[in-house]
Amino acid sequence: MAGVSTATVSRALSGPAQLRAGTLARVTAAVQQMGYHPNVAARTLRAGRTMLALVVVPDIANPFFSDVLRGIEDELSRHGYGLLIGNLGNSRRKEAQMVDVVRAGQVDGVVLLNGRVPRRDGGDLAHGAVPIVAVCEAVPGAGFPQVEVRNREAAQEAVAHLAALGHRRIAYLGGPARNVLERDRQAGFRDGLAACGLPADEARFLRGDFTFAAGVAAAGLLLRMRPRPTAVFAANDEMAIGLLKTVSRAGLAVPGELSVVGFDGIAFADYVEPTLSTFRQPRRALGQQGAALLVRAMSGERIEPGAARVRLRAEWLPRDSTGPVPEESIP
Amino acid sequence: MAGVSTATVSRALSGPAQLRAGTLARVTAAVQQMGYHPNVAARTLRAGRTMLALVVVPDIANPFFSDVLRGIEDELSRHGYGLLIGNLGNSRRKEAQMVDVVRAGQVDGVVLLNGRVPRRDGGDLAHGAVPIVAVCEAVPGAGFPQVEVRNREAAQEAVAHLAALGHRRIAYLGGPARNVLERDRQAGFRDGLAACGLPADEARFLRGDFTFAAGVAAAGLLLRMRPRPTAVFAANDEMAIGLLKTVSRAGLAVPGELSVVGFDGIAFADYVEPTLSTFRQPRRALGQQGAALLVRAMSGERIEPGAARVRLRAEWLPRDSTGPVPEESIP
DNA sequence: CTGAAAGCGCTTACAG
DNA sequence: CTGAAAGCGCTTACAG
Repeated sequence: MAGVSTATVSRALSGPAQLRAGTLARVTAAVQQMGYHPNVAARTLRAGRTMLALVVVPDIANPFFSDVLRGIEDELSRHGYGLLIGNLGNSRRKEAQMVDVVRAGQVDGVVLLNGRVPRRDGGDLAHGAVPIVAVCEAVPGAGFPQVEVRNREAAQEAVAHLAALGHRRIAYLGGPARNVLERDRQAGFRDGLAACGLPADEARFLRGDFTFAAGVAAAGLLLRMRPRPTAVFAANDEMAIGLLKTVSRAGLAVPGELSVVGFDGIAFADYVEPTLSTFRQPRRALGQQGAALLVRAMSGERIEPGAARVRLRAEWLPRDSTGPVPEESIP
Repeated sequence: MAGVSTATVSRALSGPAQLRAGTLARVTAAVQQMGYHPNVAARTLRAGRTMLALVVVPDIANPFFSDVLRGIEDELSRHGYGLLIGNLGNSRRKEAQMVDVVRAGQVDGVVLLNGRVPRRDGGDLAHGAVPIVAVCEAVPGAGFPQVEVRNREAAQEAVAHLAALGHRRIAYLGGPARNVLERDRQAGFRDGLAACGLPADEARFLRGDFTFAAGVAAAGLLLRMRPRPTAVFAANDEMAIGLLKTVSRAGLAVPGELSVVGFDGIAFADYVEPTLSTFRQPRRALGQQGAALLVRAMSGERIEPGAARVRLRAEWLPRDSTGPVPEESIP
């Protein structure tokens, strides 16, 4: 239609500077008029890049990841990359599928939100040829860039805030033992106790699985502890909210008789009564910075080790679920 | 490695029944050993299908869609399809991008969660060659399959429940005037008033934008209405929760002095105090059924008009925010 | 049942 | 500055 070869059309679309103005104009007009769009599969096959990144999500139904995804999507799409979502949903089969997607050359890079490298019998995702970035949950010992929050420091800070309010018997409600976040947050909690000169009483360490139900269950145990803790730090908001609602219903005043601190800063933490004191993870920024590193790596840039470990601050959000230790419990 | 042609390898992978058992075994072994994976771009280019579906989401950070996405993902991945996420985020530019993705042959089908067909200057997404399905928000007058909840019937039911508790002054808090959900739910609300013999007093119709903040703002107006309504139906949970929290804080007893009903059944509706009576949308099922229709259409099946309009029931969840009309307000 | 060969729609060295 | 041509890695009618 423009009286030129396909090569010239291709150049008009990808490197307009190579063409004479008149030619470019004719091609552009024809492209516009006929609504021509280059076939992506052909371009991918020839160019050897898909302009797609895979994001591995542990559970797409978990609203925590919505904002992280948003940050990733923003950044990738700004650079012309699309987003392929891989939902793990706790399935081994899905994990293997992720590896296959990479091996089949379906993506140019991977963002891992699940804290581990997907495996399958014949090896793992890291042995593919594409760059990887971990976001939110770090992968211990991995050689690729990681973007997370200062979990350990924040957990230590939680103890300091509670201790400053006079609390000395502080319980801990954690996640599954092998989870990275659980490890970091529990370690930080113990740091905090030590820093404040408080003993680490193992009877006050409870284990959950990051769900609302785990918080409900932990509330039952906590109510029966003697002497009863005057504060509790939960390793995420959902458990904190489950616990808070259950102890309130049982007649315990929050924060009058028990202070509660969560972690993450999910939207609901501000809807409960009383509103939950917590640490806000900058979720969108986490996603964005992770995606930015991935874009650089996908463009062939080598990420220098110094830039490969981004650790953002979790912001302390003091709200209504924390208060001074009850009078009668002061020794 | 197996001593066969590439054609035979291709057959081993896509139609194993065509091969002699011995050949198949040799090929399979070689494939396994060398970790061979067919290049997706080449397959796509040759086969003319991408095995990918595009999901257009109005706002990926809105947790409402998480579960819907989960249902879509489940169903698509069961049939070997991947999921390309397109986040609109209220941007015109993004809408045009969606059209381009389809025109460039990047996907075999589209799920629309945003209640309208993405457009760009040179036409719209529906004029592409791929099948479309709308989920959650119907597209008025569209010729493709749609899966939604019985919004109008549920809203009518809300009025019936409130009227049965003795309420006669019921306010309505809606969304943006042109939104499909708003139209259906307001129409249902009016149906309900009529069915219960209650007048539709226009002063009791408030407008919001489906956000928590809109609920907060509406609470202020509601508190100043004379005579004050004894119940309010909000067109979604977030507005209902914003309103509920604000009137409670202002000293109004819920449900003692005001009953509140929401819509959607988001997780937080069960965390607020008092817990919110609402209608639960079967979000995962909506996603799943929409995806199932799309899979059929992508396989070339014609969806008969009868199956093209799926309308699921929204389940009434009576909780603690609704109660009998206050004594003194009975005429 | 298997192989040789064409061709999907691009991009990009290589010429001119 | 532009065109002719090769080739990306598959799949699939067409032979045999």
